[in-house]
Amino acid sequence: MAFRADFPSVYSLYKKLLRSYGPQGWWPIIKRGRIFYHPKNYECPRNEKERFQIIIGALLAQNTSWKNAEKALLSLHCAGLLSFSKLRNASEKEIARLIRSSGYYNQKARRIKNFLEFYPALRRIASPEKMRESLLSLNGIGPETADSILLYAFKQPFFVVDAYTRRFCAAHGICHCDDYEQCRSFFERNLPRDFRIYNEYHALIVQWGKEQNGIRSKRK
DNA sequence: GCCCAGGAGCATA
DNA sequence: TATGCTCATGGG
Repeated sequence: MAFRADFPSVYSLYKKLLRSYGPQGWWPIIKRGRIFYHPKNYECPRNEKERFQIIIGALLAQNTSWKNAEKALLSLHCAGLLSFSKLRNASEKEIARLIRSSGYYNQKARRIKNFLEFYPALRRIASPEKMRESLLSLNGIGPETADSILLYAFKQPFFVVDAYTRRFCAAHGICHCDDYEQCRSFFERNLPRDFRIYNEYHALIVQWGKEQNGIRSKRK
């Protein structure tokens, strides 16, 4: 284990972030038409409906701010389409119209429809690794989206690497993460194998990244 | 008006 | 293997 010696530093960075930002309550869930965060509660999703929301949210959040993705998710919810059966019966055109605020709406609507076609078969896969392979084989699902789904919707310990994670690594000099899998494996080898920690750590890195954005825009 | 935001797929070299 | 282009809205 080449990086074993770094265990305290990666984990202590996590604890430091947690102390300064507090639990993030990620991934948020829609209830009664409102978005709810649930700090310190890692039980979500509690049911298939909440799980489904998280998956669609992960697809909508691709290359856009969470705020825009959230608007799109709420608009699907308000149209009564935020469930597998309702969305399965909706047309691609209708979905595209509703998710407009998340950007790339035609592409995302196509990807959602494609995903829904394979979802029942995907649910039958017992092994998390096999499920990851299947997710990655679907059009429009790359490593970050696959790991977000596995971690936040299925509570499986897969560390999510995104643009903020890469910046976080560079800023703290903790690893060279040009390659997605290398970076993921670095975090996974240097943290206790607990989906709650992966969940919170990623959310905290995002919070850190947003704060950095604020600092950068103030400098301009 | 410009730039960037929590990606992914495809073509091309 | 890696680099560039495309998809597109919304907010600062």
